[in-house]
Amino acid sequence: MGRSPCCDKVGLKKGPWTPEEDQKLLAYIEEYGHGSWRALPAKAGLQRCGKSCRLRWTNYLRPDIKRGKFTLQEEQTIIQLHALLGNRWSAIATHLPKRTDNEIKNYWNTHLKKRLVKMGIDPVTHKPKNDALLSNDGQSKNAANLSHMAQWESARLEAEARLARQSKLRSNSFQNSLASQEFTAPSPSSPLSKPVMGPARCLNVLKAWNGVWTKPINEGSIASVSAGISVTGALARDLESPTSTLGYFENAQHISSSGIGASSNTVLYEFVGNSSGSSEGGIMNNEESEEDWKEFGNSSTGHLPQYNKDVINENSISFTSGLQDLTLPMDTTWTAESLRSNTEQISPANFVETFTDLLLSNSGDGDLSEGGGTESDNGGEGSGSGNASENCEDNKNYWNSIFNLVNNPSPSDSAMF
DNA sequence: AACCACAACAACCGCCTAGCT
DNA sequence: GAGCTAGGCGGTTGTTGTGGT
Repeated sequence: MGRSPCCDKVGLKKGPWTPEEDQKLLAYIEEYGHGSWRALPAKAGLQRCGKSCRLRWTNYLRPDIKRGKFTLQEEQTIIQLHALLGNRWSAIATHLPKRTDNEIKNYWNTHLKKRLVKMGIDPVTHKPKNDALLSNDGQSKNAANLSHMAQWESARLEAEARLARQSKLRSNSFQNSLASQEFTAPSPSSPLSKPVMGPARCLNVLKAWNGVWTKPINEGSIASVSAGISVTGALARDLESPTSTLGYFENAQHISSSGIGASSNTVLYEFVGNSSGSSEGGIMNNEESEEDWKEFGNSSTGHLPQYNKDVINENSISFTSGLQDLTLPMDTTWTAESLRSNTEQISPANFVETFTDLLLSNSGDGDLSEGGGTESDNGGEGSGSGNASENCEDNKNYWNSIFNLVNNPSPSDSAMF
């Protein structure tokens, strides 16, 4: 449709912002909020277009952004997320609190991409450029797994984005209170654009991924693995070990299957386990919910688990994998205890299998592991036989290898390439 | 000191989409 | 439903800084 003419006006300044301009913009937003970006420049006495002001604010002046060198953890997160999501910088940025999409994008283009290329890894596919190297060790299948996960996560993110928009619309008051907490200066309306999403909402797949990697099967793996499905944030946060290093749900209070109130951050998980027709507080109606889940099932390759309306109804949500079925009630709060109770038919080990199967298996691939042994520093693995846990181990090795390469850019350090 | 090449990052451009009329 | 606008997003460009010759 029609493009905004705001930047076509003659006489508007372009190029680097001066400290004076920054000051004007800051002062105005702190006092009045940004309101309409188009109207802002005139009101603030700036010879800039609204778009330029918005970018300057969101990418540079916003007080809640972190600047400076990226930490190793951040680098790894970016690489992981890029492998999952591609160049969806805004989606990646939601998982990196206080970093802007622009900053992440620039960092990727100027640092990480080059580093991966240097290591012989295709920065687009995150696979070694020489596929022949993969032919005998199962890595290509791991990459296929990753691709499936990416598709799955991508579809999930799209649904979450829509829900976030709905939440945003319906929780202006919540936003304002949040903004007032985050800002040092009082602001009549939230000038924030990104923080609406709050801290990283959920690294669903990654948490599952990491959980499978790092936690013993019979300990914290229920939470970590279950986080990988779209029951997600709630389960992950609720069941998450207090010692988790991820800690993305640390501020969330209590996730209910319906009628979530105004408690801070719960808005981020409102789509979880939504049940019938709660128009008050329930952010998503059943129809929308089903649409979102249908989309997962309809995702392009047909490799994805078929989470569709057939497994979601008003009373429960069911997951069916090749290994085991699981049904969770919709009409109760999903707490750690209740979940354990409801899933008692599945032992922790089977639970892991169930969800790793959902995550990793697909209709066509069957046995995914031909044998591991490609990791660089964790010792070798026995040959796999299609066991989900072993599949995870292979993927762990794959990622460890990537990270080792990225962090120790010496090809000789890795047994992988 | 001057020039050049490259890296890093801020900012812009153009497209897309949601929301409004 | 069509037209329009605001805002968001990702790709690209422009500017500045830095190191080498």
